[in-house]
Order: sequence, then C-alpha cells, then structure tokens
Amino acid sequence: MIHRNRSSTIADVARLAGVSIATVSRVINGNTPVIESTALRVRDAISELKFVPRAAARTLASRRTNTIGLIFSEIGGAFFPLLLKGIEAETRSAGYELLIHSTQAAHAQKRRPLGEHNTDGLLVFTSSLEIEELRKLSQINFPLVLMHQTPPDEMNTPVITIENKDGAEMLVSHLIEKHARRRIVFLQGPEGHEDSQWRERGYREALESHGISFDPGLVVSGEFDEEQAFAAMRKLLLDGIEFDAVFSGDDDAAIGVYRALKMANRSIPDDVAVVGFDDVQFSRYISPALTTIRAPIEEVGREAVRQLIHLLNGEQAQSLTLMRTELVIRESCGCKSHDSHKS
Amino acid sequence: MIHRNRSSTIADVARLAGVSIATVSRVINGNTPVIESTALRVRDAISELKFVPRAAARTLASRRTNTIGLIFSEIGGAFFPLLLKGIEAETRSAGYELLIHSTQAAHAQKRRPLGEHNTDGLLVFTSSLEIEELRKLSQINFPLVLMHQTPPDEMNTPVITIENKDGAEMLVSHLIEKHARRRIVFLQGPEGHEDSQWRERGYREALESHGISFDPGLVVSGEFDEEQAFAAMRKLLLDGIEFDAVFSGDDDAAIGVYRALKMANRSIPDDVAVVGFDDVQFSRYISPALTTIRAPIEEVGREAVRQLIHLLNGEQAQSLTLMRTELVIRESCGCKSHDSHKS
DNA sequence: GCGTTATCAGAAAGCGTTTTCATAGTATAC
DNA sequence: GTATACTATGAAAACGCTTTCTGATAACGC
Repeated sequence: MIHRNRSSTIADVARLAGVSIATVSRVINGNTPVIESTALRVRDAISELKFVPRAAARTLASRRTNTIGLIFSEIGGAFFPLLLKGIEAETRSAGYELLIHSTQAAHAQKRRPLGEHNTDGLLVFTSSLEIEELRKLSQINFPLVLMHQTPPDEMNTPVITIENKDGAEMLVSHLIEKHARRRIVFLQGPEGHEDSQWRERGYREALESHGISFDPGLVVSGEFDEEQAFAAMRKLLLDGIEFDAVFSGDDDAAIGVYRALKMANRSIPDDVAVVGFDDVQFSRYISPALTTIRAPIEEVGREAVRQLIHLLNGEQAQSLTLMRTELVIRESCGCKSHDSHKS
Repeated sequence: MIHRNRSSTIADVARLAGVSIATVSRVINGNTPVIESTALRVRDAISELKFVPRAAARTLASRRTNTIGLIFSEIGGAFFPLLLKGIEAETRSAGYELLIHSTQAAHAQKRRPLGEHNTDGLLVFTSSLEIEELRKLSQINFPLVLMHQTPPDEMNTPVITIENKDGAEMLVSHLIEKHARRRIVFLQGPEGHEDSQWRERGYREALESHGISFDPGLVVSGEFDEEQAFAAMRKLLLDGIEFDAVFSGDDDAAIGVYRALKMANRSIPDDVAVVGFDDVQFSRYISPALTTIRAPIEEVGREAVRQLIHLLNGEQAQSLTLMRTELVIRESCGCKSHDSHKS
C-alpha cells in the first residue's frame, strides 16, 4: 500500500488553535455557539492544516451517515440518466452523499448492500428489491421512498410516480377525437409492470368514455421491447386483425411497430396511426416523428429525494406523488408537426 | 426522528456465541484462522441477530472506506449510462461501494466532496475537476484514475480513453477510399475538448495518407451540439464552400448537419456523405441511418475501476489504456446498409 | 454586594469496529 | 519429560469524531 503521511485530525487543529477538540467540533458543525474570536482561530487552524473531518468518525459518533442510498435494477434505458440527474442534484443540494447500487441478476448477492449500516435512507426504483426485502426494511422503520412502484397496502411508504393513466388516456383520446380512430391496438409491457397496468387502464377508460367497446383481441404483449413489439405486430398483421392505430406501450416498442408496419406496406399514419410513451431521444428523429407522452422524470428523482429527506427529519411525507404527464404531438398520429426535429 | 431500537452490534453477537468480539471480527473478515466449531457458533449468532457490521466503525478502525468515488460533470449524453453501468458492475464485483458526485457549475461548492475523508480512491471523468484539484490529489498520492482526459505530464495518473484518432481515421479513410470523397468538412468539438483534438488529428492523418491536402476552410466549429452544427453548416452552405462529405465530430452534431443539408436540398449521401462518432441510440433510426464509430464505453468504465483497484492494492497500474473503436457502416456514407434498424 | 442565571469552553465518555499484544493450551522435537 | 514453537482466542488499545456533563466567568437583578 502506498504510504501516505497521516493527514491531520481534529486534535491537530485543536492544538494549533489552542482550544479543545470539542470546540473545534462546535465550530465545524455550528450547532453550539462559540465566541467569534475563538471560532476565528479555529477556522484559521483548519485551513492551515487543510483539515477535512473523516466521514466515518463523524458517522460513528453521531449515528448519522449523511448518505442516501439509491437502488435500482438496470441502468439501461433512456429513462435512467434523467432520473439520476434529478436525484443527484437534489441529494447534493440537501447536503447528503449518494451511494448507488444496482441489483442486476448476475451475482446473486447474499446481503442487501445498502441499509442501516451505511445509509440513512433508501431510494428504491421499480422492482429492484424483492417485496420481502422492502417489507423487512419497512418493519424496522427504515426510511424508504419508492419510485414507480406501489408498495403493499400495509407498508405506508411514500411513492413517486407519473400519471401513466392520464397520459395513456390523453394519447388514446387524441387518436379517437382528432383522428377518428376506433380500432386501437394496445401493446402491454412486461407482466406485472406497474406502469403498463396503469397505461392499460387509461387506454380502456379512453375507449369507454368515447363509447368504444373494449376488444381483448386488440391487446397483445409488446414487453416494452422493440423485438417483442415487432413480433407481436407481425402476428396481428398475419392474423388479419383489423386496426387503424397502435398505442405501443412505450417508445422502444414503437420502433418495432414501425418496422412491422413498413414491412407490411402500411403507411404511418395514414393506414395506421402510432403513438408511444416516454418521449425518448430518438422519438423525434424517427420518421414519421413519434407522437408520445413526456413525463418529468428528472422531477421524479428530485421529489423522491425531498420526500426521503422529510422522513429523515422525522417529518410527515406525502404518501403518493403523481407527476403530470404531457402529450407531445408529432406526426405519427396523423397531425402535422411543427417541429419534427426540436422539442 | 423516528425511533428505531438499536440494532445489534458485534458485542451482542459475541455474547450470544460465547466468544470475544475479536473472534467475531475474525470470523467476519476471515483473515485470521478460527477453529471451525467456534466459527460455526459465531455464524449462527450473526444470522440469528441479523447482524450487519456498521460500515463507519469498520472504516474508522481499519482506515479503509471500501468505497470508490466517481466524479463527473454532466449526466446528460448517451454516453453516461453505459459508462456508469460498467463502473457500477466492476466496482461491485470488486467488493467496493460506489459514491457518486457531479460537479455541475450551479452550486459552487467550497470543498471537494469526495476525497481522502470518504473514499479510498477516485474515478474522474473528463474535465469534471480542475487541474489544480487533480494536482493536489496527486501530490498527496491519493489513488486516482482519469477517463477521457490526459493529465499534465508530471502527474503519473492512469488514464483510460478510446482510440479517437484511429476511429476518425477509419471514418475519413472510408469516405475517401470507398466513396471517393475529397472535400471533407470536419466539425470540431468544444475548444480544448480532448476527444475532439484527437479526432481532428485522425482526420488530418487520413487526408494526408491519401494525398489530400488539408484545407483549413473545411474545419469549422460544431461543438458536438445539434444547434451549433446546424448553424455551422448553414454558414458553409451560404458561403458557397464546396464539399462532398461531412465528418460531424459526433452523432449529436450529425443531426444538425442532416437538418442543414435537407434544408438546402442536398441529398445524403449522394451529394454529401455524412459520418458521426459515438453510435448513440438514435443513429440507427435516423434517415439515412448514420455511419459512425462505436466505442466500448462500458468497458472504459470497467477498466478504469480495475486500474484504480490496482492502485488501491499498491500494485502498478497501466498509465494509458486506449480502447479500440469500431467502424459502424450504415447508409449516410453511401453504403447500402444491411441493418438500418438493428445493430 | 450577594445570589442567580447565562455563556462559553473543556474533560471525558462513548460510537462499533479492527488489530496488536499477550496467554493458555497443544503439538512437535529431542 | 522438558524445552520450543505454534495456534486459537481474549483483553484492550486504538480509530477520529460528537455530545453530555461540568465548571469557570461574566452578566444580571435586587
């Protein structure tokens, strides 16, 4: 191990400033009054020695890690950078550190790596943690905030998510009202995926409120995935199912839908209107530009941190926060876009 | 603050197992032999009490944080998720925690938040830290690995980056050899951006090795940005500069180039071939599909962690690691792509 | 003036581990 | 059988802070 000469400690500062270490600590933390002349000497000593308190020692003594843990399953997806950006910014501005951890299947790890022993609270994204794990944490009252995942009823854990249902409803209503579509395919996401379930509900409610009866034959599985969506669309086309629009579940799946339709020589949007969900980066660049839903993902991250901090301060947190979604109209629904290339 | 009944400590485990805390510690860390029958009792006690050692106490006693810090400037960019994924995976498989921090301009923070006091070593992405800061860290021999940034000569800090020059050279040579282009525009990235400098060098060398003289009038600033690239191309077109190809610096800029060329009714690739760099997600979806360079970003992250761990172990680290880049031929160069929609 | 109350600062007790040092017991050597 | 060398464990000293408890001074009320 490379040798580094021990860096200075609070005792060195105290000695140089001619005070006790308690006083130095008080100057650093500013939680107990210290007379200005003394404080000044201490501050000088600190900067002269370039003293930085050891995080571990503070944590041990104060029983606060001053750290928030973020736990998620996959980094992939256009989603993640925005979420992380929000989380990081808010965490930092609240004066906390951010420890991150993914639970990719790969190495089945024995012990939950983030918890009481190294964080003050946890942010959990979608289903990155087993319900059982969540329950355990919740039982010991460990501060917890979920994102895009509703907890079991008995767990009163705050949740931040987006208006999936509203978004889907806007999308489908737009297809019905503005473009007179009536046979609209819905591509479901993965089994049990909560976002997907809400989107389906929005889809159904839009149909219902416009007096269109729900046809189970138009709901197939797209898995929020290009290939799966492609395959599902191929099958619909081969089976000769009739439809005049597709709500692809998300933008990734929309790419698969585009491919299948083009291959079958169906024009988008004339023969079939297509809409996505998420407004990922490529949505505005594909042709025709994709009509979709935009959600304030970054804000989801920020809000999750805010709620967690409420919890950490022993304050009440909001049990459910739903972020507004916004319809982004481009060309794939049949509208004329004014900005196929810019937001 | 929410009350939580103190969780168990190593002393509780020791008591239950009927041994001393030293023995418990030895069982946990496995660095000193403990007779199997004793170890078994200890392990039973640990799982019965659900004991998890406090990270802070371990750190304080052992003087190792077991944590790697990642410091970067911006989360945006198609780049980041991949890099983070590699870093996260490798960090975890090496048994370290990952603390992340961004240095967005916004809150000018007084003190570097990641350092000796809370991490064992630091991963620094591009220019997220001032040279002065780097120098300080390097002077106290703090383990450091840079990504996509070469350190000043006197700092013998390992660097991981990609073959920017090779990539650019492949791209430009392809345009010259396969598509007989000779007047190739190069859109530079931001001033002082190291990736951009190397790409420019590759561009020049490709020209030179094919006997094409360098024309400074064909090199303009695109800033790796759609709007800037658009503006730069508009200007070239208005000025009546002649060219038959554009190396846009990166894929984002290529979008701006596309827009400008389409607006001027120049066909891509017939009138003007266009190539990018990075192979971001949308590159295969735009029309025509973009010929570009793919770099193993995730591997950059993994390798950076590996080198840092060498340093942490007191071993020698490789001072420069250059990751191979790969030409991804699609349609915008004039080739017929076999996969405009799949990698 | 004297007793009472505020201030400010120091002493010292933790916080929960790792690690060094010491020791009892066992095995090995002759 | 005694001297020697291990081995497995325990006792106790760090590690570098925060925080409680105390005490010394100064300020105040009357």
